[in-house]
Amino acid sequence: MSVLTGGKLKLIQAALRLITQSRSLTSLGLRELAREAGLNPNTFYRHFQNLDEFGLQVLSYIAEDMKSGVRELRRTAETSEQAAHDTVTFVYHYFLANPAATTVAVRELHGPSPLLRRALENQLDASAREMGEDIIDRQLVSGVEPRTIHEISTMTIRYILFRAMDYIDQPAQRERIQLETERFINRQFRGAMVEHLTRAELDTLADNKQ
Amino acid sequence: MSVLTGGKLKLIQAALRLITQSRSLTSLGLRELAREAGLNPNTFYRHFQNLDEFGLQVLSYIAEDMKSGVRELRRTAETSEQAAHDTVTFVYHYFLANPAATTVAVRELHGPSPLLRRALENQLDASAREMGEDIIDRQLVSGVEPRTIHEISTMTIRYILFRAMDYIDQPAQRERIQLETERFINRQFRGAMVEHLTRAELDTLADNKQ
DNA sequence: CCTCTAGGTATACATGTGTCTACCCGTTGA
DNA sequence: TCAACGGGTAGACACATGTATACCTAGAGG
Repeated sequence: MSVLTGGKLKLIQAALRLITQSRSLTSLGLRELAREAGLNPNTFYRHFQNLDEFGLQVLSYIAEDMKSGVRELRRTAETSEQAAHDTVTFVYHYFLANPAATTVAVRELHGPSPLLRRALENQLDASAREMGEDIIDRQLVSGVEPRTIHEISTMTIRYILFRAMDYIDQPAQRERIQLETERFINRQFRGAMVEHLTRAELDTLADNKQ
Repeated sequence: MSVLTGGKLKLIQAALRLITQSRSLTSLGLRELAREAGLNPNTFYRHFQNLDEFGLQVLSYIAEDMKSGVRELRRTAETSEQAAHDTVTFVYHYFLANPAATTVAVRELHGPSPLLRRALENQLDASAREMGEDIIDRQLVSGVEPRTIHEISTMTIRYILFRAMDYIDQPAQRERIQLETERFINRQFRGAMVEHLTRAELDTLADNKQ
């Protein structure tokens, strides 16, 4: 584990290229991969046992990448609103720079291979947990149970992932998508902050605005 | 348009069966379909020009189904919380009864075929608009702009769709998923209702609970 | 009664696929 | 110097795929 030697890396990168051009990881053929990588089909077997193992390796290659990306995200932000803005900006830029990884993640999270699905879920849940801990440590929201914060984090991570697809392939809509995402996050947390109020109390609050 | 004759229907249903057993619509082969349907491969060409057209027809077959399902949903519920509960219960039961349709929708919404993607988006947006109108007409939330209600509806429809996958294939988690979904919806709307408050006002509200 | 047609079938072809076995070549270590 | 070995190649295998052409049959319409 695990310096990637030439051929192996070439195959993985070929997969990422093919996926960006509208394929799904599970549907790639090994000859297709070799062709794209400029290698002999049989070279595949020098590095991977079969396509399942290949899929897993591509995934962990991506995961490595994503993790290091998201780690950088320890920013200084005072309010949760500011943090939401910073996070969303950062994450979408990251996704934009790594379209293949994003596409793989979105497609395989609900894709046909249970193996890849579980792997991705674990990966996402880990990120969500980190995000939750971060919010708690930095006390970005008040009066909300940790349990709820983690729940919201999980939802948010998934939401962002899916929107990232739109963000990538609809350049004209990027600003709108970013703003929607921020509103989404803020509403979740604001909603959680007033979860203990009755509907009547809420209604008066809502009606009293000008 | 469009009484489905024997063979055509058999092919579409074969597709739905195959998809439930962990395939994706785009990845189906016509021989595979014919085999599953108990027909000669060439019969496919009597009914469809190619696999793309087939995909679209499967989609509209499903759409028909879903639409009629969701239409039944005009229930009587007094509070938005109650409506959320009723809706979520109904929708998840519907998805549970139609796993193939659900799987197709989830897989192809971010799948490799732009054609199917657009078709599905339109379908979902239509449902979201209906949901939004319904909420507005029945005045289930107060003090929230129609624009915001529609935005939340769109997010909710997509959220539910993805969770439906988990709901279907994790029987032990169904109650939890349903509750999470309800909390998700309520937080969105509650969050929207207090969107006009400042953070300081919110913090006092949140800290004052016991 | 004949003809047309919709739906289903059979055969065949070129191309693609995963996998196996065998061969090759440069580096490394003894 | 020689053996082992990691990484790459070549050819061949059985089988799957999309598609084209031709044939068959049951029913409908005149």
